[in-house]
Amino acid sequence: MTDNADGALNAPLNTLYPVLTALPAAASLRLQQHAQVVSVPAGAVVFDELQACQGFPFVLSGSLRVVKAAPNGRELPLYRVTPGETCIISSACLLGHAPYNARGIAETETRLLLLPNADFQALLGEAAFRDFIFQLFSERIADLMQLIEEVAFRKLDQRLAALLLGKGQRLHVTHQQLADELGSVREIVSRLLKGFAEQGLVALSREQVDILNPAGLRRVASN
Amino acid sequence: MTDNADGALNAPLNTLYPVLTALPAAASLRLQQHAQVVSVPAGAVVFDELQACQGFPFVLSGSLRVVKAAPNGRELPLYRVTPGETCIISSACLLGHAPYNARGIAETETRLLLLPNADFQALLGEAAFRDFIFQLFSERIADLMQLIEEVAFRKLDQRLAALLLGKGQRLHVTHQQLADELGSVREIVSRLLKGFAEQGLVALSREQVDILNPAGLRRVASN
DNA sequence: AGGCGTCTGTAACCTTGGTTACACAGCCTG
DNA sequence: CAGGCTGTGTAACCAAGGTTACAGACGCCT
Repeated sequence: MTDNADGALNAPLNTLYPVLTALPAAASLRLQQHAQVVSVPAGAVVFDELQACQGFPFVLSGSLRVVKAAPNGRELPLYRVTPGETCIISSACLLGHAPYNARGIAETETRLLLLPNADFQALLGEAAFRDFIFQLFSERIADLMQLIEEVAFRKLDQRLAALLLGKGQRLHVTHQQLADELGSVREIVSRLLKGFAEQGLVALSREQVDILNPAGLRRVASN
Repeated sequence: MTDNADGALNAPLNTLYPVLTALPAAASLRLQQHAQVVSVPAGAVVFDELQACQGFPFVLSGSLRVVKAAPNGRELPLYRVTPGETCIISSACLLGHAPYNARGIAETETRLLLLPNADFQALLGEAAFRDFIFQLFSERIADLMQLIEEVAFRKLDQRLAALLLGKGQRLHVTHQQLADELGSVREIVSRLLKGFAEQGLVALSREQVDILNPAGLRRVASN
């Protein structure tokens, strides 16, 4: 399941994370020697709440879904990490020497390059890499603020309408998947979708939602 | 209301933000020349949603309350910035060249040292300062994760119980202030407090809450 | 065709928390 | 002392969303 990163790795890694091409030779060598490629199957929990952060993950393929887990088993998605991005929570935990406060799940079969703590800290000594992390930090912060706004102030119909928009005219998705995305339950999503359909905003069929009236949905999303 | 930072400023600033003592002379000079001291009265809005971020604030005295404002006028407190701390949202907005996505309010009469954008970016060139910001970033992230957990999953009685704990045995506070802290309304807090009182967890009087049974409150907070 | 698993529809009911609308108490001040 | 302000108590009502419990639909596999 795991093996040392070798030379053959560099091409895709550097393509996905261009900032790494600017590294001095010593840092680059260290990365090659200490980073490990890990393959995890879809659905695997890569890290979890209260767990110590073992290393910094670069996503080579697939994607991570980072969620906050409720005591009752429900999950609120916080953000996703796709190839070329980084996980703000991992950075924060490594920098603050704190345990994880969220759960990371492989959405599909996913290949990660895991960089041990010490080597991550060393990499931060490189200005280019540090700026790269900083940049992603600030983007994620904005996302999290948006999320706080949504869960604290928005009603579910607004959030659902917003979720449906901007993914094309026809969505192939189950009600359960939409509910998961909102941190809600299937019945409520069905109820709301039925309401949308009655208003002529969408048309429903099995595992499919057709957007009939995007403007109307936008109105619902932001009323 | 504002005046240029002069030599007399350095002592308190350096005491509050020890990282600044390590700056090279050039950076230190730049700070002195470009930073402005601003005094704002209690309740003043220092920055607000969608507003461009004008500069990076160091808090010299007083404190900032950073909140997310709901369309209906209610506010959810995100965190506070006290002297010696920094505002993660300001950093994120400056780094990401994005507008503010929250509101900052002076809790009391507050003195700020405002560092213009360009000078903040320049300061980030100093490793010590960058690490300082990074460290606070990660602490705040943990706070925000905690907040998301609370608003998404915790019931109000749990949050209220948690809020009452750890502030000593006798709190001098109005129900309205507690409600504001939770992003809720006075009536609900009164109702919940009455419940707590009936269970013998607290005793109520005007502008005062006495904690009678901390263990019981902890149980409520985490059931 | 028969049977199973997944997805959807839907109704009844419940809990939480917010809204509205008062009453009253304590206190300060003219 | 009167009048006003702030803080508290409380009840009736309401809306949102979650829970429980089914029924039926669709597709697939044997």
